[in-house]
Amino acid sequence: MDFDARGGGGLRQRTVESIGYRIIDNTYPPGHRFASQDELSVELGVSRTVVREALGLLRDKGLIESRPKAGTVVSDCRSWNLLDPDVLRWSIAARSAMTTLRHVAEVRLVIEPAAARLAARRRSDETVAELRSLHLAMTEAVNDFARYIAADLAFHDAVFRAAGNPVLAHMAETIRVALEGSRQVTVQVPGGPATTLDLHARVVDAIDGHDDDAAARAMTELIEVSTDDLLRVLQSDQHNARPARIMEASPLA
Amino acid sequence: MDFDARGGGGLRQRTVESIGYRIIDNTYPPGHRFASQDELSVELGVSRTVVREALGLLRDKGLIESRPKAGTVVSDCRSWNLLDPDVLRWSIAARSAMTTLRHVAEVRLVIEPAAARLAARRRSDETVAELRSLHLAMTEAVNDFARYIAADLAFHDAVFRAAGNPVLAHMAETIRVALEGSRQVTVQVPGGPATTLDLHARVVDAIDGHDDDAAARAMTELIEVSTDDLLRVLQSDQHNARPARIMEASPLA
DNA sequence: TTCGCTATAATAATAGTATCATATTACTAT
DNA sequence: ATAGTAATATGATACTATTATTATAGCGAA
Repeated sequence: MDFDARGGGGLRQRTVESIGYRIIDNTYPPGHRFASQDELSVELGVSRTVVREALGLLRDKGLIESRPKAGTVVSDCRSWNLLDPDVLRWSIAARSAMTTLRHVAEVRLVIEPAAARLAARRRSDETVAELRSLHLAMTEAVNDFARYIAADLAFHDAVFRAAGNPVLAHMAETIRVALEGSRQVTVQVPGGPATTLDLHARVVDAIDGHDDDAAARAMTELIEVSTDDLLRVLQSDQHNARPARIMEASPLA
Repeated sequence: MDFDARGGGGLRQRTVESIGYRIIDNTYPPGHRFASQDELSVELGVSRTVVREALGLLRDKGLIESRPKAGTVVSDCRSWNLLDPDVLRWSIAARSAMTTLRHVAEVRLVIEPAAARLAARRRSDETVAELRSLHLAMTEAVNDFARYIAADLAFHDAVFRAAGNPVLAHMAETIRVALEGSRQVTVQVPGGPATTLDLHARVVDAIDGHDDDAAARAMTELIEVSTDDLLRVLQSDQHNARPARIMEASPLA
């Protein structure tokens, strides 16, 4: 409900989307030199100002570099800002969802148990109450996939906030973006919800009881289980090869 | 060598810097409504084009929202993109370096040992050779603070790359930005280098020997030691209260 | 008559376009 | 090597289109 709005979502945004995706896509590989802003503007059918601003955004994301006379070239992928929400989203859409999700899962397995551990150490009545109510919401939404997913994301987000570290919390935000990019797959997990519900409960109980080791263990199990489910679905559906098409063929005439 | 160039570093960049910093600074608190782009342009003494592009960048960083007629307002800090390099740098400069660094240290203590563990599991001759040469570089630069810091950063970066997970590697990038923001303090650590050198060696040896637990343990110790040093220096120097001034009083007349 | 609601018009700001001037820099010829 | 030149980004200015808020007029019911 945020990026399918793109299409009427501002000309500049659409231009950024169009060019940025094609860079991650490797349609424009590192080293590729774009036509001049003037030529690009007629090519894309938008004003030069829009091109200028779009390129400015892309440069800020580390995807391109531009100097007078030399023009605008695609940067080496080492300088791409992979934590930028747009870049991350494009990466997931362009590459095989499988490998990206495996990487994300690996990172989750590192930082989410740590967040649970910190949350248990810094336990407060408010956060425990919030977690319990979110768990209740998940229980009630067990038959409504969309609502269940939303409640699930909210739960994990709450754990991160409970950890009381803003830097960590924003890494959570990054992970949320990554997972949202694959939610169309996630919802298909067969008996997922029922099995993970009590694992969530164990996390809350451990946090409530100040038991940081137990909280970390429960969260580890939770992520292992849901990751297994997710990868199994991906494997069986052979979704691996097809990069999800997140935009119409050519958003700009 | 990248952001002290700001000053002649492009008018747009300076404008972004000026406004963005003041938002993080709370000079323009969330909800604050800016003057119109026209007024801003005369106020800052730059063209409307520059203002437009600067606001575009800031919106992409989640700092502001702008709609026709409604004008441009500062977003709630929950939607700020804290992982954006600029935003992160401003945060460190604006708030007490102490608390931000404590948060960063907490995160490092979570993900760096995990990275070392993965690197040990996925050990390859090339990465071990690279780590050894970087450790040698640190040893040789032990008397040249600047070079030592650079080699140190390169070492940690190499560990992340050796972990073979691009998402994790870019979280490292974020941490690098955070640490660079405080390097003017870091270099003052008294006997730092000598004490941490052999800890670095232990990390390399553990990775070389495929011992993931040992690698994680060594990295944990390493970060604990350097964090302690850092915080001790901060405390003794009473640097806490002064937010580092990273730009001249008013970069735009 | 007065209160309150709705629809419409006025308004003010961003979004987008077009064009011109300037500064920077890579290439080239000397 | 060095200076000149052409290509290109960068900055400035004026103008048009779109859109969202706000005010106002009109109308209906108490």
